[in-house]
Amino acid sequence: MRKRYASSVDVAKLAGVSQSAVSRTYKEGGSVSSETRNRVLAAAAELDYRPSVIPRIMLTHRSNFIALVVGGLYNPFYGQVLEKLTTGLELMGHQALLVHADSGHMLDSAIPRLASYRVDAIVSPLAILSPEADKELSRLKIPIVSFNTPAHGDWVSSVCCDNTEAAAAIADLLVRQGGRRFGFVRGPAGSPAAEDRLNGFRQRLHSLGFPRPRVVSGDFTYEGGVRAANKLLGLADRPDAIFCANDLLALGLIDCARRDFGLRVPEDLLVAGFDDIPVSSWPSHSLTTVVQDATAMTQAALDILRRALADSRHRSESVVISGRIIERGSTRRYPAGGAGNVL
Amino acid sequence: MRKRYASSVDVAKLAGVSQSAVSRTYKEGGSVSSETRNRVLAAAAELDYRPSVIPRIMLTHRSNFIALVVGGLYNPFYGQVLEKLTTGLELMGHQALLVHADSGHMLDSAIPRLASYRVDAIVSPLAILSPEADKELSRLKIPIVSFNTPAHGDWVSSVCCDNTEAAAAIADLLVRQGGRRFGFVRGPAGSPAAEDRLNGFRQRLHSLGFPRPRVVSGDFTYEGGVRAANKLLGLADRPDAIFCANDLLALGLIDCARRDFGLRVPEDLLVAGFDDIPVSSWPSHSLTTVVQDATAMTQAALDILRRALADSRHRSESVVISGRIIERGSTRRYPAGGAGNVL
DNA sequence: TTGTAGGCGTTATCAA
DNA sequence: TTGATAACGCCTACAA
Repeated sequence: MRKRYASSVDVAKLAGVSQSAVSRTYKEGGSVSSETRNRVLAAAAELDYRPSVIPRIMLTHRSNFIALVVGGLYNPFYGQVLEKLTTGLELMGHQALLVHADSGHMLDSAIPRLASYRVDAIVSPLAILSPEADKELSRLKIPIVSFNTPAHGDWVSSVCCDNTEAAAAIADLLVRQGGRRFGFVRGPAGSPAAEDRLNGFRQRLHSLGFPRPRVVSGDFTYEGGVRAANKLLGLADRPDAIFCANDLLALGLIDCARRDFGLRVPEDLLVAGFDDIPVSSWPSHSLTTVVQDATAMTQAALDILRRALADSRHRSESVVISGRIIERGSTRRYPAGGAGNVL
Repeated sequence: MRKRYASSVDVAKLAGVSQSAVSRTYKEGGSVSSETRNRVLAAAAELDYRPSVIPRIMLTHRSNFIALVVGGLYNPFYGQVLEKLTTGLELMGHQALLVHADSGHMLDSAIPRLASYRVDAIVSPLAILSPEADKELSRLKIPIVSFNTPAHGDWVSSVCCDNTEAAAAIADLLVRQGGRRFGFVRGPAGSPAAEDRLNGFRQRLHSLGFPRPRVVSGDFTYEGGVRAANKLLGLADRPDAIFCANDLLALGLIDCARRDFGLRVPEDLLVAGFDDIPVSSWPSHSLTTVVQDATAMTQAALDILRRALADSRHRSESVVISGRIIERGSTRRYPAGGAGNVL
């Protein structure tokens, strides 16, 4: 075993004062003579003393721990969100506990642990929380903020991109650029965000008088996009415009279309994604996509948290952040202002 | 304020037993009659009780918290490492505290916080820890494991890729493929890993009789690669083979070379990187690179941690994991087995 | 301004 | 098998 962290008693002993004198020295506006204060600080420096927050957790029933439940960090979008959340929490005086769970099963095993650390709240920047997992988490009776999963019950708040609306706008764009046979690549089962994107896409196409898009299953990975391409592009009446539930899928699909089917994007195939991860803007893919404003979404999550922790009567809330379409080469079939708008 | 988490006293009261009976119920092999146990469990279920680990931290002077100091999660390599570390720690019975710090300054402000949470150890999967930051951290007198930063003092252990050796092998490869005028794109200042890569590269070229490579500054980002390309490729005697301190740099450099200089890779320019992030394997870039075995590196870090926490006399250790070169299109100027080997 | 005393939720020890 | 009690490190009265 290691040497222990120094305690306030150790410092008091060395400084020749009482333990409460040490405590007061570290308390904002505590009444200590500068004489005492100096002796305490000198002793503290010698022992490398830092007050522990652990006893305060017991006294106040507030840990200031916020659990961040993550999984699928292979998606750069979530890396970015995780980083912003962590710094935001630090500024609010909270400490992030990182918990990994990319399946409901792993989450089950994590819940007792979260409870045993007395976390104040849970934030899940992942759009994969199942209703079952939400329900399990709700048993802790602490605020939960979920990304892209509809709010559900008193404890689960949500921050969503306006998935349906953005997907409809993508449908408009693909039609405007000459798409006629549509395809959609799903997200993982149980991702409400991905399903909303499908619904918005499908409905808008329907109201524009187009047949239903051909839908294939996927996950949220590059490899899933490759598999989807192999399914969709070998068809006799293959789609000429495909919307993917996220960028990684779209990038995989583009690469497969080019390499294995000899298709040109956008000339032979229009492709759009969702997230706007960094690679999407690179010239190699130049992917049209929906920007999920990570800054706005994390800020919204932090604001909800602040309110929920300040007020015990707080009820769950739903915040919707609108997405913004970035039109890039993967759907720019006609030169700017060209035939695309005429049709 | 929220309703408090239920305590063992609450459960005891409801079950009509003593608090110690509750405690024993949750202790492996605690002596409780099944009668008592059942009543305790029933009461606990009703109150959603979970034993708190907080008091135990005070009693044992062990928090089981491990701080993960991260920054630059824009690099997918670290997302992957972070995920592996978190799950590994969970399996070892530890809980990850996530701390953000992409500069030494931010780290300074984080250190008191780490101490106040009584973390058992610190792992930094980032290769950017400065010697100063290391020193500050060492004042906590707890084990520190750093990635790609040489071990330094009694408390800081390190897990390194064999940067020098791998860089030398890259030099060999570039020479074999016909490179004659060499360039290197640096990492951020204060990254020992990046400097080692430069040194290995430079030394091998020297011993092969080539002139010194032209070195330009960079960071670890795609945009840095673009800037580096603009500096290197406009030169009269521009390099025909460039090694970049990481993959993101190399990818940015390739894109800029193609788009802004009309160069073909590998015909006009050989490029290699370091990390093997997912994009590097995509056909759009097909980047030759050094695989840092993330699994082996995180496992090594966890093993060091295990030893350090088990034995107070543990001294810092350095583990070197060899990198593996993956040869891809960006350096494959000649068909397999072709002229490249002949020179 | 100072020090003493009680309490937070748990585990370990000891007596019953 | 049980329950009472001390201890962990800190904060907050309260008394000196």
